Amino acid sequence: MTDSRLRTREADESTDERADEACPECAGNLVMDEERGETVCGECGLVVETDEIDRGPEWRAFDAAEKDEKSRVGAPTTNMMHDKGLSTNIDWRDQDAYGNSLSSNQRQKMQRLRKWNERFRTRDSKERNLKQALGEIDRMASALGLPENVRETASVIYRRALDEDLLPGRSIEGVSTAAVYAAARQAGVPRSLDEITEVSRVEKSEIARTYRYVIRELGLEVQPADPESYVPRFASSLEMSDEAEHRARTLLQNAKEQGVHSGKSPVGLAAAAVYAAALLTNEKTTQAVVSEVADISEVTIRNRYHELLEAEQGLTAA
DNA sequence: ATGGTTTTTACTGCGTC
DNA sequence: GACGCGGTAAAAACCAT
Repeated sequence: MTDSRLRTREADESTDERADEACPECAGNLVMDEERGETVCGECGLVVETDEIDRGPEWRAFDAAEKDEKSRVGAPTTNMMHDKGLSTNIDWRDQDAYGNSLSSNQRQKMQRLRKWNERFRTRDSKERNLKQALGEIDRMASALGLPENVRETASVIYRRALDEDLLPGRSIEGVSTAAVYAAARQAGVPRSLDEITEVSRVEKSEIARTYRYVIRELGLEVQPADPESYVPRFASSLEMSDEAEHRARTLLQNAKEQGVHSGKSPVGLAAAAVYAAALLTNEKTTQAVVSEVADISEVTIRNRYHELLEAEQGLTAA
């Protein structure tokens, strides 16, 4: 039963070769920062490109036939694939395909096979579970524009949760979501709990609860999200200049050194920094639009950005 | 459950285009 | 007059205890 639609991914489609370009700012070498999903200048730290997102298939099809032709169904074989769909069922009746009963010899053989198949099958219930979870993870990750490696990480987290029997009493969706949340943070491309909630089928409170649980049980170390890691995303949806974006980062670094930020929401800080940077570089933005893209209230932006500017002042004075 | 902290909501006043 | 911004008070959400 070979399915003609099953093809392996074609080897080596357009590998990402950008390493040799030079920084527009200072002509230094560009470096891929895998962790953040960014291309950064090695010299001045300027972020040239951020957050590559999954735009779906690289091919286009103009009619159904062509689509069949070009479509490579299924994920590439990685952590993200559960079992390739190769499971077996053995009938319980001691009969052959024609309904004749089997010899005792045959019967014993079938008995043994059933036993083993059953063993595999208990594993299968897990696999089934996994399959669904991986689907969810993939869906959410791509809705959030998270890079491949985050999905991988999320998958791994989910597998571990499954292996450690953390699932009973918790929904597959909940744990998948928590895995995505954790993975994104670990990878340095965090999404806020609100953003996560947007694409999940589960409520925020449950996500938070499950997340904490999973983190604790798995002994995962996830440090609080760095405000800076939100900057590129906000900056690009606001179409800010690279200069302003860089400014926002330095603002945050100063604030960090002065310890202004503990206890405050990283997203709020990032949003405020972005807004402040726009002000400092004379780029037109309003608190309203920043608050929109960052999903943070204007009030919070106001409060934070005052603090940021103060911190900046304090630093130059000292 | 409770209390403290942060964020949000809603509203008001001020200056400018 | 609408818009952007600043401030405030009270509510809601969050967190640790």
